[in-house]
Amino acid sequence: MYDQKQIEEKWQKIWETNRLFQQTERMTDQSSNNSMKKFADMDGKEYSEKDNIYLLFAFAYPSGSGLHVGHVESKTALDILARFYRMKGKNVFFPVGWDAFGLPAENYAIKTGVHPSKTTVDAINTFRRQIKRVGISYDWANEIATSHPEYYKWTQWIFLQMFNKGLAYQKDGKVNWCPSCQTVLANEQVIEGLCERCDHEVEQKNMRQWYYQITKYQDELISGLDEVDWPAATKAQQLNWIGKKIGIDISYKVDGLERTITCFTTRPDTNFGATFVVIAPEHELATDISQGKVVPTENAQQIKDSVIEYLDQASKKTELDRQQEGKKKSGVFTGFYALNDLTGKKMPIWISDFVLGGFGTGAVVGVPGHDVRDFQFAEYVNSLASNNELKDQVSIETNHQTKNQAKIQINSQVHIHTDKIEIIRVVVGPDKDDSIIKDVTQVQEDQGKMINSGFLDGLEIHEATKKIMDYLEEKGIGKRVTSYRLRDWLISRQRYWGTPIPIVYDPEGNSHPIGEEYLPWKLPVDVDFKPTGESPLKSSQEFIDRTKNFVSDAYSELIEQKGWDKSGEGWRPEFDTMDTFVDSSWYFLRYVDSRNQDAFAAPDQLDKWLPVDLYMIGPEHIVLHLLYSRFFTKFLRDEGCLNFDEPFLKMRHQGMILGPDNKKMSKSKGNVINPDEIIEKFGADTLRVYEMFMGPLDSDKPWDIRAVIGVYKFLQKTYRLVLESEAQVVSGELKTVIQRKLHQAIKKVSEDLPQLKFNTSIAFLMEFVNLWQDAIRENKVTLSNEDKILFVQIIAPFAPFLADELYSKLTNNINNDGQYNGVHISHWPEYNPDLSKANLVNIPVQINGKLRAQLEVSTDLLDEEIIIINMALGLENIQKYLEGRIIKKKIYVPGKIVSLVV
RNA sequence: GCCGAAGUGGCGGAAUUGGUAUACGCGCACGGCUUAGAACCGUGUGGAGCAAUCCUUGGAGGUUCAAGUCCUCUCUUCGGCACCA
Repeated sequence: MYDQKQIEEKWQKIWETNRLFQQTERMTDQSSNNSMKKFADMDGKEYSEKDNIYLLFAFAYPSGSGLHVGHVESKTALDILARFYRMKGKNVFFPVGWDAFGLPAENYAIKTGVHPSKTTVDAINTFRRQIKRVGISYDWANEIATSHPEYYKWTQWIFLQMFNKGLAYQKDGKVNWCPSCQTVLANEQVIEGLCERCDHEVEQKNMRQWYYQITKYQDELISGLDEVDWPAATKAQQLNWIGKKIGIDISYKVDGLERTITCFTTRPDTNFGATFVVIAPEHELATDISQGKVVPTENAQQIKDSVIEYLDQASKKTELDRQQEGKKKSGVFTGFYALNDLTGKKMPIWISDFVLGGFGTGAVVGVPGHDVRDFQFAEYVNSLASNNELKDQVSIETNHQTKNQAKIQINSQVHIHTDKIEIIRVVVGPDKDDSIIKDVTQVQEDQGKMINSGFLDGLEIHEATKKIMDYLEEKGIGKRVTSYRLRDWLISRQRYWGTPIPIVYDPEGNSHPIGEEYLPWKLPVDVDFKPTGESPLKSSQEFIDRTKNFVSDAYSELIEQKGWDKSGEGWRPEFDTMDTFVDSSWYFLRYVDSRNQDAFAAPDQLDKWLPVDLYMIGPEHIVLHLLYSRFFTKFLRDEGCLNFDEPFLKMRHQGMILGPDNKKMSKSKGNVINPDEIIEKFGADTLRVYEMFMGPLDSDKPWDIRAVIGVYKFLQKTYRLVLESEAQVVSGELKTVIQRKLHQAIKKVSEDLPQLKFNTSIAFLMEFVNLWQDAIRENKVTLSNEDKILFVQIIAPFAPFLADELYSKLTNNINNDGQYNGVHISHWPEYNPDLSKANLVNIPVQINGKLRAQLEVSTDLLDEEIIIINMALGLENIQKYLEGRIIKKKIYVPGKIVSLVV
């Protein structure tokens, strides 16, 4: 009887005591480098197959809730590959580790007082136990955790290298600030204006922060994507995030001032239709007006007042306010005009927050006829202008309620001398509409031909773009530029549970690095977790004392020179810690040499395993992780530490496992499937095989408990057929039928696994078992022991516990001596092409594309076109259809089909 | 709005990459074993029709001897980005 519980406990123990999958440990003395075997495929094209395979599973945060069925899916998929490749004789590196720093443990500490290090260790222990139970063959000898000083020592080391090269730097900047979590948030952590974790409204705050200069690599981060085999969507997201745009900076003279205003545009072709300029509230001109540094000739005081008020309102706006306003436009007139050289027109300069300070030049030229936003802004201005005709003062009420309190109203804007904005059509689109643009639906952006545009008239817009760029550059008023959406990476966090930034500040506030020899710069333990708006690290006395000791040693010369207190008084450590994305941007490098004390990893180990051959990671929230990991890789390559450009050669995503109700699993919906319960009832092998059988790895699929039972029955049947059937061993014709199916199964599984087609592999294994069962029932015959072993070997990656049990019984190799000699270190079987080939095949016969008959042919005849066609013509059913008709065409595709046209 | 992925039985899905559509599993129906039950065994199961046969891969066209697969248009669903000039 199949007693999965007993079997699984037994083999888990045996694998563990034999340290079976700790490949790197076993291989240290014979470390070959990343050697390639050369093969030639059928076209004679050479390809290489690596001997060393690095399978990487997404770094996971050890959350308190433990393993869920989604983890099991992706871990099992990689585990199957790991076991398969090991049996194929490859060296497989399949490590595991923990992205252990992060907010949840700290938030929990704030709530309960339990130290994050304790919470983290507990959670890791739970995960470890569960993972082992599922039979994931991780290399536990190289387990890492980012919160371990021997790990973050190197996170800090990388920071210092960045610092030395000027790629880690400080600057002031507006940051997303969550008042509830008391921390700066990355843009990605702001969801619809609210904090990702606590749903509190996010504010903008000006702070001095540490940045990594990822923008240095922006072009290579684009071009590198050509080298990797990743899902199209994931590549597209990378490109989207970097947001490279080619355009032109056009400088317009400001009437009456000795300065120009530069606007970035990708559509200079429409510049004959430009009738205004809009600058961001952060723009220099806006600041200068508000400070009285430049003064318009008319209505100076009113304009200054209204600009000050507008800038004030804009700076107070939260992300949420912007969301709620939607795309409604607002703005103030500066009193200044820019001169359009093409048309000679005076273009009023406005300030509006729909223009972003951080993109392009922070100023745009408004072409209301051919840009929807510009059109909307023109409508807004023109409505003001109409009101102005009635009275000088208008009041705009932006009546929006925010979650907590703020009811911001813009009441008293002064608009003096507001001209109407002219809307000029310069493009006629495919709809041939050349009328005056009065409605937003007429705003044609994409395609068409130029009109009202002087020397551009008649040109198609893309030609016009090129021509005008040339023209503007020639005249010296334009310069082709490339603009990026990507910003430098803000890495500091006002948080406790993260990697300390290895920096101290002298009494004058200048920053100084903590030298490599002083690393790890440890995270203090004696901190107060109560959120105060300041980093919890400030509450550590040990941290302050340590800093003094450090500087009086490391910076004694400087202290001497400046005449500062020798005890280090007046110095302070950097209290911010690093974004956890920093920790996870290089973990795959540490894995390969995880206990190295002298380097983040030794060159020969890096060379042996990297880059990663297959990265399995969910499709969600990975844009930045991938961008940052690629950035680190390129930086460390430039530092001479790595000799490759892209860290992850191939990447695949697992889909989401949905609840039985076809909805995303969540506690509140009560549709969460707990893997422990499934293992308890049916065993880990059933859980594994079921999850692999559900469907393609990368698609979302709902849980179906009845199908789990189906898989359980399949494994049960397998056990019975291998060990308990009393049938005779076959010979003769029947033997060849079963054997053929067996060898077809070997072929099928061997071909499907590298493509990650686990579901079809399992389906074929089921077909085989069904056929085998029929043979036993109907003819009382079964497979030989040798053939049974072959079958057990090919199910071993899927159901490793069951397979080891069956294998040990079949080989009589119960390891009493403690030495493991089981199926997982046996050699993957080769299929025998002669045995897998049928001697008779069915060739379908079509007439006019419709299936009319089947022709049974001996395999030997498959290449004999004339014989086969004649045989087909001779079939009774075919004769019937051909009666009285002339055959126009006869087609035979060898081994596939006969097609007749009448 | 932009980018990306995907639409096949009652359900999850398969289809050698242009060659027998619906493999495998679930469910369902009927029969068997059993005092009974089903996580047991057997048979059947895309739709219409007594049948021959006809229809069927979101929809409409097209290419081809042959289309789930290729091309054009279109609809729907899901995911990401979004006032980025």
